[in-house]
Amino acid sequence: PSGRIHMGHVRNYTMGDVIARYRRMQGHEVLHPMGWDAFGMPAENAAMERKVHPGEWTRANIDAMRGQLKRLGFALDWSREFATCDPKYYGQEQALFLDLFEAGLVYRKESEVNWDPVDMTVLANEQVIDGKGWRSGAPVERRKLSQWFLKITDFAEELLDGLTTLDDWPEKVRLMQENWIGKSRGLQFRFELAESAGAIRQVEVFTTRPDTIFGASFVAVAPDHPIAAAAAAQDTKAAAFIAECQRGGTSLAEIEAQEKKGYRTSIDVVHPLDGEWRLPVYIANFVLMDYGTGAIFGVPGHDQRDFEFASKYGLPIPRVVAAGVDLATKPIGEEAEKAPGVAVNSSFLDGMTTEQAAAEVIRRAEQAGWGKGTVQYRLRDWGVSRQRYWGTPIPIIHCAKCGPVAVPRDQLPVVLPDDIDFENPGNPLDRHPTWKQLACPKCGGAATRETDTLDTFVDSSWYFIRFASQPADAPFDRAEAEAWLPVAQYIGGVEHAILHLLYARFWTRALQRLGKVSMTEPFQGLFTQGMVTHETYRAGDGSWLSPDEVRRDGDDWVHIESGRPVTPGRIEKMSKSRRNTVDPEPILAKYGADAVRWFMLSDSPPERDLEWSEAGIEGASRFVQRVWRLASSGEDGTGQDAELERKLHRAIAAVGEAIDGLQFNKAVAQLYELVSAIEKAKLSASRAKAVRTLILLIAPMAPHLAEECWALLGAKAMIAEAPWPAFDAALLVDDRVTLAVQVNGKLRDTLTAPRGLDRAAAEALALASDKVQRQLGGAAPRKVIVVPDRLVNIVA
RNA sequence: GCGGACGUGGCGGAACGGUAGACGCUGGGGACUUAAAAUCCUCUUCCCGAACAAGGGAGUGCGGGUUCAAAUCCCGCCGUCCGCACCA
Repeated sequence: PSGRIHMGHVRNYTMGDVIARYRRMQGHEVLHPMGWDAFGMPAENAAMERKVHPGEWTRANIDAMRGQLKRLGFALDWSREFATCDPKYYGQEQALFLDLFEAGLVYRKESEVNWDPVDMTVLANEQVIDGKGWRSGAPVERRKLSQWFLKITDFAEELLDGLTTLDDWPEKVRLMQENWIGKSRGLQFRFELAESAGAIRQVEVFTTRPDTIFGASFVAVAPDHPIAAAAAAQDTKAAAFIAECQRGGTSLAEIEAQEKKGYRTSIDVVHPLDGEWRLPVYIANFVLMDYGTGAIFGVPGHDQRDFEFASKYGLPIPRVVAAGVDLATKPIGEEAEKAPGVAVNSSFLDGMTTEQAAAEVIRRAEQAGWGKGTVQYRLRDWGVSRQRYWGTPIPIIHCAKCGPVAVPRDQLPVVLPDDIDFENPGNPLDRHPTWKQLACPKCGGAATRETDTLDTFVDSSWYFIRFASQPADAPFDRAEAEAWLPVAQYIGGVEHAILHLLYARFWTRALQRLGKVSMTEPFQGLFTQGMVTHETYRAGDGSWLSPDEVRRDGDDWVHIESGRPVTPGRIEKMSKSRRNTVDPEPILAKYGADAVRWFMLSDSPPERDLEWSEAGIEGASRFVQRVWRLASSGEDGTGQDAELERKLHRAIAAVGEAIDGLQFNKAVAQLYELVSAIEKAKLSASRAKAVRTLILLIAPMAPHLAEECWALLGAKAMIAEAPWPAFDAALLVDDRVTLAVQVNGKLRDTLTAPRGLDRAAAEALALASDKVQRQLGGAAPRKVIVVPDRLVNIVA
């Protein structure tokens, strides 16, 4: 709850509202809820800037936004509204967290974070700008903190498999999740150290290319690998290298930008397939401790990163894969050759394909016991600790004697203290004089509360269950929740494709594993809507100008106030930084909710971006007026208008089909056509019926207009309660059809013919056309293709 | 680098392999009006046809292919956008 809705909200919720209202008219039971993802940093930042309590700020925003949503006429079940910052919600979340904790799905681990030494807080990667804290400007440090993790990796395979069941999800999102989980198969194996380093005798590595094992020319370990520590213990230069690697932020972009560097330790390892063969061990800044085993063996000939490393440090670059055995002696050129081929220079593997060789190496490794075929995932466990005040307190107590202890259930919720200050840097919970002090529930000794709060993604990982069922004394009632769930249709931006949607899927599966729910997937249908965009404008000095500060002057744009020229820029997502936002509030005041809703649904397909335009909203407003004029004219008539009735029934069918497929822009186009047809039709009973039906058809999209017209037309009940109109399939077809007549596939004529004309008759009719005869020039056609009631193609 | 999507008039976009450009916006012309706004009618892919019309040609990023018929299917390019990225 930022305080004001933006056009993206309007578009998102308008789509959902159309579906909710449409399904309801069709007789479905519909649950269409709304609530507030209310914890998080914006509230804390506001608290620091404006000296208000985050809760106060949040509740005021919620009130303002609720009012705006109501003005838009969304058919929401406000009786189920809640905010995640309410202890009634986060207390139940704490209960679920403890369920996971007790099931062994939560653990504590040292982990590196971006630490702002001035604000004394952890920064998200996005808050580290050029290696400096976004608020303090201080150089960011990497710091190890003990943090809570959820074992999402336990579910990696399930989460991957489950994607195949999500038929009503965009392919793109499933792919993104698949890549994020990042499954790869390979060989995990050990190198024996030539001489043990401290207590360490082996180094474990993982590879997806076991077939290249004879191409190894070095082994590299992460700077935080135990071997690196062992080397550093006896070698100050190694220690210095490790320290250098650990300076700077942890953000991926920063790591990416770093030069690949290595340090040659005094350690060597023995090749598992040749006891005489020694490989040097490096500490390398590009090896990641938390992927695979934190150590690799380098094959420079067939991996580009290894190639660069080997080139830099003068290591051999042997060829062990070639397009053919006869190319075995050809040296590796300017870059590594990644493509599969045939194993060469590889002892017993020579001549095998990449695939065969890999299988053979795994077989031998398993047989001899120095390695085994394994699967690795890119997915990491989910770190949920945040050193922040405005979040769900993690319901754990730290006792020197008993370790981390769950808060007893009867002491939930662990409520955030209100008397906090943001005057000083750091986490106010941690600084609070009394909040964290308490007795250990196990031993009664002095203990302290966990002062970290949960990532707000935890709050959004189960809210849909709480919408379906919200008892006072439990997170949810299973039967009640399952009556509604899984969510039939979820609508959101593609920015949630990975994190939120993956976390919610994980949370649901975790609850299922604990026997709390039977569903495996939370969201059956997913739709990712496009953004609302607007042109951007810049003044001569490069500063951004908002749309209401500029005006069009012929082909140019000028700054209204100064009259100076303005450069229009790209059409981009509405954002405060580009100043190209359009506030829905004044638009609503000027045009009304229905025009805004109508515009949101018109023109652009919902999955694509929608460019906000004054002309567009004007057009939508005109449509609202047109419908109103039709309904309020008081015109009535007698007699049938068969043609209008056919059009009407076709429109009913087409609008329904379009909404079913979430193709709102097509539904809108159909309704425009219907309105035009009604306007042009002479007065008749059919026309009066068509107006009534039109109102029903627009009701999900323009509910205020529809209700008003409905009442005007004499209805006693609300149109929201009326049934969706049915269509007569017999009226969908005309008894006369237009036949396209082609010669050699090119359109030459169109003919009107009775429906159901047989092939011979259609052919004869087509051949009788002057235009066809002119094209044929007297020659007989070689072939004639007839598609009944559609077209005749004459091949000359 | 890897993965994906998209490319159609002045613009947003329609089009079960079968009449490309529905519908909307913009723009032109006209009606109504003293005038304007609103509204209504009408035209609006490009080129040739001096103008009207008949008529003809080209055309869905580019180049090929399959087919009686391709915006749509296949192959190869080009461009734009998005996601991921030292993942071993």
